[in-house]
Amino acid sequence: MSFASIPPMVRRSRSVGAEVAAHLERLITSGELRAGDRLPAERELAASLNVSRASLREAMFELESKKLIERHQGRGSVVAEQPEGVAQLYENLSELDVEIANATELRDLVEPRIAQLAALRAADSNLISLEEVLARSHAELSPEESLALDVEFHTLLAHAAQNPLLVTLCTMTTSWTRNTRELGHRTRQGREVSFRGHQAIYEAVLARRPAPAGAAMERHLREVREVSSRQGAHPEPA
Amino acid sequence: MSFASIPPMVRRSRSVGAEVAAHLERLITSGELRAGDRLPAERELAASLNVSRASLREAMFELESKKLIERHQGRGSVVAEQPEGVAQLYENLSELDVEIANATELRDLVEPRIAQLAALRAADSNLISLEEVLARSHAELSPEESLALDVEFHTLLAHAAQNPLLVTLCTMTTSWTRNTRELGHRTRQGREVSFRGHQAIYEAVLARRPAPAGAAMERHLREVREVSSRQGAHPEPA
DNA sequence: GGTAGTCATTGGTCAGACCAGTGGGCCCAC
DNA sequence: GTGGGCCCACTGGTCTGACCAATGACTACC
Repeated sequence: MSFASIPPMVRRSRSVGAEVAAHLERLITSGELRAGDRLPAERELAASLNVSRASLREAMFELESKKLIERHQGRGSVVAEQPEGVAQLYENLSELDVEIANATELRDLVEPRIAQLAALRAADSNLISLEEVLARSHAELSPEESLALDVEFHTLLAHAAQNPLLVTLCTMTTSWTRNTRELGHRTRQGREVSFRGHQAIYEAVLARRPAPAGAAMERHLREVREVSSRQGAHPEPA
Repeated sequence: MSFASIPPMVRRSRSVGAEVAAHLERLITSGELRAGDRLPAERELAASLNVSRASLREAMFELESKKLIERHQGRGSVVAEQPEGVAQLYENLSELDVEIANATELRDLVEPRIAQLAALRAADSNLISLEEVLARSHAELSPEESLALDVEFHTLLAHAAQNPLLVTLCTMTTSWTRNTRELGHRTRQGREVSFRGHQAIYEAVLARRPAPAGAAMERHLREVREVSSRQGAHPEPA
């Protein structure tokens, strides 16, 4: 096992701590250090790497935040077991993916509630607007037209819930998830699924039945997501 | 802007650095520190927090790795731009002139979900923070202290849900419903009800049981509202 | 044989010094 | 008056060495 000193010339672009962290990370990922291996004491390791203990500790912080090592006062530090599974999967998502996931999570929370409240509170004018949008919706539309009507339906529904905050949230989640939703409208089947979902929601709202309206919205979101995910593993539509 | 010293009694379960990092993170995500704000110099900030520069720097490393701050040698550290979604949400919502009823409706929707997600996703550090707040909470506190801890508990719980958008929503609904919530903390009984509710929620989260956590939150919101409305009907100063 | 105390080891924290970019202000030459 | 260049205060980066606190093995005692 070599904790040999780091080549000095390298020390320009990164901080000493980052340099050391990269060095140790390489030792771990390359297999020179295995999960469960005990690292030398900080003072010792710092000396053998020709850095101060402060810089070494900076590196340790970084490695710990990456969950590559575990540190225990009085016991020392060991190379962590490599976590695999859902948690790790979540870690590996890009920032963009995480943001979309967060927005989707919020949408899944808000939209069913909007449907419920719309069923309770929709004014006649709201119902008329919704019906007009549905009348213009069918599977033969272009993807762009279909997406526009999709957005309009959900926005009108939010208005029918008579809570401006929910309208704002609907608008925002719509803009964040637009790219994903666009995928769903690319195919005739996708447009059909979306359209039928809206229809079911509308009927429950018209019948003033909050619970079925919320359930219909949940089903709609689920179905649309399935269609979208089938459509594209490439979330860049331009 | 208060970088006031951290309550000393808390320093048991976590390192000083982690404590400071949590403190600063709360300042940032709660909006007290806005994107682009310049942080005090390390020496200065360490002094005002009563910690060594080494510990302060440990906290800074953590915040930087979370991309909450950016640091530049010779120039200082600034609060990083929030993810676009959070910034947009914050901006759009803070412009609204909000009715309390609408805000309450949103809160009733969001908070139970936050509790559920916290039960699924809370990290150890989240749990420690929550427990610390509970340890400081009891019915004998002043109304102001009690309300502050109430707000802190819900904010920390939102963090534990690991969705920045939910944190922002929690922050906004809190600021809108603050006056109403203040009523509930005026009486000893009100503070007791609030505290017990938080405890029940925390226990469900700690046990990783999402459904009971959500149910406990719903019960908590209901109970607190009853107390507040009783109080609002017959206002009796402390 | 078990138990309580001891102590070396390890990470945690602190204080203070000096190094190394950064940027604004000052001064001089033009 | 203006431009350029130097200087210096300020900020983060790094190092040193000291002491605190948790851990666990070892030891002496019962």
